[in-house]
Amino acid sequence: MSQTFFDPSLENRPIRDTAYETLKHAIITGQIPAGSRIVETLYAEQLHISRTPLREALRKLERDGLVEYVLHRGVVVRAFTLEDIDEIFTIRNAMMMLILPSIIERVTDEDIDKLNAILKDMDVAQDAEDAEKLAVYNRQFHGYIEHLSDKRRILRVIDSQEEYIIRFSAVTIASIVRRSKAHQEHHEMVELLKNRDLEGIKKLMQHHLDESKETCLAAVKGRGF
Amino acid sequence: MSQTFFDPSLENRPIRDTAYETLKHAIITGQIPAGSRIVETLYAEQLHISRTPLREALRKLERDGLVEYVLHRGVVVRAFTLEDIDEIFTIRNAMMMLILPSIIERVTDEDIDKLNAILKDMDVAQDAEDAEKLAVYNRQFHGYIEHLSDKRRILRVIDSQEEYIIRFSAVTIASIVRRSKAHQEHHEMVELLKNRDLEGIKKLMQHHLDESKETCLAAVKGRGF
DNA sequence: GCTGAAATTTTTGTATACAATCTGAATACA
DNA sequence: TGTATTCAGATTGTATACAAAAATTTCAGC
Repeated sequence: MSQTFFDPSLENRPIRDTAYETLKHAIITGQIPAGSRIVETLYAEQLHISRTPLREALRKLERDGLVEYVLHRGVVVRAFTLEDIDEIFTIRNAMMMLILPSIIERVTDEDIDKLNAILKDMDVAQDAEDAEKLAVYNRQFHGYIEHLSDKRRILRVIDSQEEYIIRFSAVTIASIVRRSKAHQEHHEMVELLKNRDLEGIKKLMQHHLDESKETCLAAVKGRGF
Repeated sequence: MSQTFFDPSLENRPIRDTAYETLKHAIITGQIPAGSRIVETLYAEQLHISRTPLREALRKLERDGLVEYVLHRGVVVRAFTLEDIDEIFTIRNAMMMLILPSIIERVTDEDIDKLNAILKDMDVAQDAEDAEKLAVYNRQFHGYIEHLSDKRRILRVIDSQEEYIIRFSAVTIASIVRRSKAHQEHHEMVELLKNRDLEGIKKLMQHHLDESKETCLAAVKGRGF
């Protein structure tokens, strides 16, 4: 966090937004651990901005549920329990099931090509057992599929939950490589999308997401998150 | 809006929070219509506060999705399309189905009594065809049931969607009274809760929520919202 | 009267100043 | 020693001042 410098003057948008994203990233990646108190003057100095835009960024984080506000004590980074993680996946997975019809309806052949390209990258990462890269491609793959849907509000909910999921990816990363069955399922998904097989993809996606939820929960439980 | 006065000094919490709630209420009830531009100096003056807390309130509304921010142009109250309304109900209804098991698990006999009390009020309102009151009790009834669940994050999603639903209640209020079948269903719901009949309430709730969604969509479509 | 550039006004973006409140340590007292 | 109490420092809450950008108006030139 303290080493993360950014030059607000280079960006053509409010400092509060860059501050918001910087803080959000730092919280999600755990650079600012849960329970930390965010003292305004301290962070404003570190980010080389005044308290005003920082405070506006904090208000946004507050509504995101990433930090908690206490009267006259400022904001504190919120902690996650196993129940939280369970609910986050439950919400994400249910929302995903809701948009599958619109995805099948809107997917084009170009989209299939793009997905196959991502799959190729994933193949390499899987063979190399490069968990870090695989996690990135995994998000890219699922993100691409999700955003084939035109359900803006549902996507908004999915995206907001996925922000949290990224928080645990550091813990689950190792498990992902081991679960090579998941990798196989990604290939099957693209095949089902290509055939516009709604029932098939419903069944596979449900299973795939349930497994990823269990994998994460097990990993978090094991490591004592 | 302009007549809504509040004395910040009487409250023991930040002005920004009262401002946030005042604005939120005004937007939800349509006092500030969709498309309106919220000019900071104007609203700050009307609320008798400075721009600083007002801006923090706007950042919260931004994350709520109630207003939209445009670079150097400030915030504009967002409009709702039929697709938006469809998605809002879809999300709410799906989340509701997810928490039914925990509701059945946690409901006590005292809760049943409380729900029956609300039902009695609803009976009166229904007979008097008092749509306004019925809408209030309806929210109270469903709100009580929902919050029997201990799934905090899912409830958070439900609550956020229901804030939007209130926006359309002015349009749908008339239809509610007419749909006296819904009133009957509320009574059945309490009976099923009393018997801890999960499958029964799943089926009824699904039907009930689907109907209310269709009722709202039809009303909004008819009136050209 | 129309066009377009410059000036003015409006409005947002950010920084700073000051007030209110809380925290914690030092001190007084039982 | 233990417990209030008070006071200083730290931190948040709000207001104001100023900078930057956009919108609007004015007015010269045609």
